[in-house]
Amino acid sequence: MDVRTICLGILTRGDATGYEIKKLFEEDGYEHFVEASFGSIYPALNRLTEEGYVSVRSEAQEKRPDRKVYSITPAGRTAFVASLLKPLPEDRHRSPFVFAMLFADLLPGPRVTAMLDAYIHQIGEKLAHLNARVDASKSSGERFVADYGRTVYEATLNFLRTHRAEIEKQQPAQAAE
Amino acid sequence: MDVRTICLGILTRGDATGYEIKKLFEEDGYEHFVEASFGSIYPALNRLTEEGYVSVRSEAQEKRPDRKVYSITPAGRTAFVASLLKPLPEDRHRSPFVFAMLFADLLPGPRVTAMLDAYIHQIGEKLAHLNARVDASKSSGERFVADYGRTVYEATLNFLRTHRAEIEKQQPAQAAE
DNA sequence: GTTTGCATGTAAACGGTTACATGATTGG
DNA sequence: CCAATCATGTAACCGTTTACATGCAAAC
Repeated sequence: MDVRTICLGILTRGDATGYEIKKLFEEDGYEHFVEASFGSIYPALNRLTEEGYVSVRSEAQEKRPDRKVYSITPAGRTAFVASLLKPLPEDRHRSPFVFAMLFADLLPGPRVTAMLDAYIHQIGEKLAHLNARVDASKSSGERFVADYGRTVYEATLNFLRTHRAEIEKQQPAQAAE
Repeated sequence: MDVRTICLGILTRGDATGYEIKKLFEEDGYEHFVEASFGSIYPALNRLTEEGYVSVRSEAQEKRPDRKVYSITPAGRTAFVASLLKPLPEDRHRSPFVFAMLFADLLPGPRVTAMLDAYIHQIGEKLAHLNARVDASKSSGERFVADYGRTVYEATLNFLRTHRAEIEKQQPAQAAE
């Protein structure tokens, strides 16, 4: 899902500035499945404006750059829905952690333990973040996705906690053949 | 995790050609967490060779390009382990499907149903693929990762099957406000 | 007779990130 | 006093994908 489509999607829920769109990514539970940086959001919004999928109004501010508030246009709404109706790209899950676990036997035991601890902690944080904002979900889709995230994170944590010994009990090994 | 590191990792398990590395990605359960195309693998192997992390021997073949069989060198092994010892990049999960579900209320009901069916089928396939090769896992890490994948896929399927009604019971809606 | 598998590689295009530039205000 | 928040934007860089080029053999 490219940044343009993501911006359009967020704007179907209400007007926002580029800055706010970025915040919504990080705070509103979107960050588990999509991400984007300012370097891609601002150009995307400019292009969407040129194409007529969004409109802008500038709100002058003192001592700060003008806020540029974007609204999705009817054409934008149509284009957004159309992009969801055509075949979706496949999921991409890239997990350096899981990749590393594949080679646990080449790593020192304590390092594997530390990696597991760190990863479990990290997932725990994400789960806590999701639980912290149960209330805020408005549409049925948002609630569904939040519950989905919770379920997956919980299953992950549970697996890691109950199975970690299987790769930890290796004695510290050097990268030997 | 970049393609170079992934190639190095695969080569710790035995010699392989670029072509075979690609196959291993797809067949050996790696594809759930990492991916790469020929267009990135071949240049990566050339660069690794220049840097001394892998060595090549050419096996002449009639009527086909020579097989270039790559082996990891001691320096490559050291570099690979070192790359796993430094802080790992965070996971990236990008799921166009989940993103689309966030906007289920903007889509026609039957379409949401079709998307759920397709996704459930797709995850089911991945799970089946993983189950089909339980035996082949050699290291404890490989077994651990395969079990991890199974657990997560099963939890996902279970959630989708038991909660799909929550976004399906919407009546067919137009993209209206 | 067409598709799939084997086998390597290049070039252009793409999408995105990172770092930089600018700068006031508020909270710790 | 420093960090974070607000606010937009550009440019260089990066890794990767896609499409192309080549071509035989075996399976369907």
